[in-house]
Amino acid sequence: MPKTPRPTGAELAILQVLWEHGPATVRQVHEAIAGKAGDRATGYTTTLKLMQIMAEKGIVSRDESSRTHIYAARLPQQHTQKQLVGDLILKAFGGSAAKLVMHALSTHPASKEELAEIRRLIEQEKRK
Amino acid sequence: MPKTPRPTGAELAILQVLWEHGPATVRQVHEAIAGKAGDRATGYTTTLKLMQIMAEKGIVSRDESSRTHIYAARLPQQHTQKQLVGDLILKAFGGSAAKLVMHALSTHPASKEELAEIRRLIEQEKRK
DNA sequence: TGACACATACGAATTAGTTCGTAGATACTC
DNA sequence: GAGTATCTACGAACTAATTCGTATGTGTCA
Repeated sequence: MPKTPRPTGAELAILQVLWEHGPATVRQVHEAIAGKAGDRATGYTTTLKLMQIMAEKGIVSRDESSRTHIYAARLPQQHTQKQLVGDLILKAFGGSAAKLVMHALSTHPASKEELAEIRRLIEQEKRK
Repeated sequence: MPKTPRPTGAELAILQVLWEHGPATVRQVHEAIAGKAGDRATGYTTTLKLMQIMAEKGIVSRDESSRTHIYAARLPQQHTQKQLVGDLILKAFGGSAAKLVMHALSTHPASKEELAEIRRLIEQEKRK
């Protein structure tokens, strides 16, 4: 029961671009996605439609002052990530964050700096 | 592009029961899900249909030797979890496992033992 | 001005996931 | 044996997400 809307897969791809690049046009987003798409690319109007729907839902805002509209993410990245992680922990890990963490670390390498930061977080948690 | 099928939300709920309890009947699974369902419960035939579909897809196996069929998970839990985590890291964290880990740990408490285990894993990773 | 590029809008097809009703078979009970 | 409970099978409705075609308007430029 999402209080805040869960972005769908395609929406998330768009949000990622907006989070990273900041406000952007449909074309910019479309190119960015097409660029890194492992899957086959989709048409321009698909991206457009998606972003229109997201604007309706309030997931993104839209500046219509110039002919080419400019979209910006309205869902804070951190908050959304937190939700998605929480959902996954619940739905696939029976509530155990630790299991998820281990899977994550053992399959996706992290830099030394990141590891150090995680360690710091752990020490802090442990102290509770 | 899932080499191995990604279970959907409802399928995951069923798999969780099978992973935890081992092979079970539709009724057992249905009760288990209804028991913990935060959302409203669904009908028995819904669970049945879902499990039939999962059998078709090969996600679960089905023993039909007695009248009430017995289903068992065919997707290994670990493997599925790994996939889902990987997907999420890619789709929502731009590939950074570390960020996901931090979100997970900061919102879902882990026991001291688990934290220790994670720390051990980190030390091991660091050594690479 | 005419041709072309590029923008939005919008209807609609397609696909996937979920839900349930109903029917028919089998077992259980009095 | 009649009635009731429980099972599977299956069709179909409903919803949500995704995709795209087409219409239409606006700017550009030779």
